[in-house]
Amino acid sequence: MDSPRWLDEREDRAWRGYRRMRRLLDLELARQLTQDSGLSEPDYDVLSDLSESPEGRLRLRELADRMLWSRSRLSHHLTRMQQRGLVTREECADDARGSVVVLTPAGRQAVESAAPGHVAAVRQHLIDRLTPAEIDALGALTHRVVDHLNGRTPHPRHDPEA
Amino acid sequence: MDSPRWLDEREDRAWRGYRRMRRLLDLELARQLTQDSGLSEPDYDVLSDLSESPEGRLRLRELADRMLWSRSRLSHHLTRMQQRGLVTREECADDARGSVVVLTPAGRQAVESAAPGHVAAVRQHLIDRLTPAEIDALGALTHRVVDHLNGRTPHPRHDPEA
DNA sequence: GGCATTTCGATGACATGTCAACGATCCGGA
DNA sequence: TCCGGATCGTTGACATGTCATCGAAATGCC
Repeated sequence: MDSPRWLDEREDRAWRGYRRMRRLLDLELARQLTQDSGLSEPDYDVLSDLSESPEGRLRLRELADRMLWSRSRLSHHLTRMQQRGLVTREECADDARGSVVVLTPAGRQAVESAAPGHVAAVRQHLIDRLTPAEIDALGALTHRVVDHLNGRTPHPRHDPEA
Repeated sequence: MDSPRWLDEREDRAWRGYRRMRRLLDLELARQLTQDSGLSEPDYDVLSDLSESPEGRLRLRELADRMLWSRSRLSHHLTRMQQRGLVTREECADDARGSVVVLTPAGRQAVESAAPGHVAAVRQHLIDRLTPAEIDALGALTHRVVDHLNGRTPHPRHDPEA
């Protein structure tokens, strides 16, 4: 950290824009989601990941890794979602420690009815504001950054075991 | 929401990449910050905004608006930061309801010593992974989305008054 | 097989963020 | 001037996220 290379004008513009977009987009998407479906963004993400996997079932560990959540966070969150009837837990056949998270019919119903509005909002506020070239650029750039970060932080969780 | 236009392959790639980058970058930047300076990202943002304003002072309201935080959140957070000696509150001269948030010397010291490492991390994990063209594209695209969202959500806070 | 180590998921204590109030003050119009 | 409504910041209750720890079970090594 000898001579700290600050951000030049263009870099700063990109960095500030990114952070502001992030925040505004979050607020708006969360607002739309809860208003139209009663789900929070974390709820939606959990249900969405589950619904994309065969039979709507996933090991807790697997789900946590995909979402980049700590197991602790996911466990707490599932407890709450379970109380609302969106998911259930089952014992894992091949690993007696494990538990399998299962999407309930109500849970599937909830994502499926929330999805169109959510996608529409993503479109309206992000995708449709971008040119095709920008969409490709965003895809390329984010994946490159993700690859870079994945390399250096094997499992960016908070559990000491990682 | 008649026929929900799903995201095509390229749009989906951009959207997923964005969300994943967001999460990984957050984890890494937060990790670096707290490890090297004992500040959380929210702490850093508060201090950073304060340090950029004249005399390190801002009306609470003004600071909340700039950060896109609710006043409630900011008030709670300031209470905690105040206990750590990073900021203080002063009464506002021209508005007896108001309070002015003031950066303490310790607070300024904290940001200033945290800043080089933080900027270096932003560089290492984001900026330096991007081509100059991508930096400009990111700046352009984010600001366009921000303008769009600003238009439709005057003050995206949670206070009913907005 | 026996034993240390690692992994899995849950839990409780605590930090942080949200939401709905509230009292105080300011503002604008009759 | 006086009054109704808006704004300011705080507060308490509650929702959510983090962190350290735990018991149980799996894994690897001898």
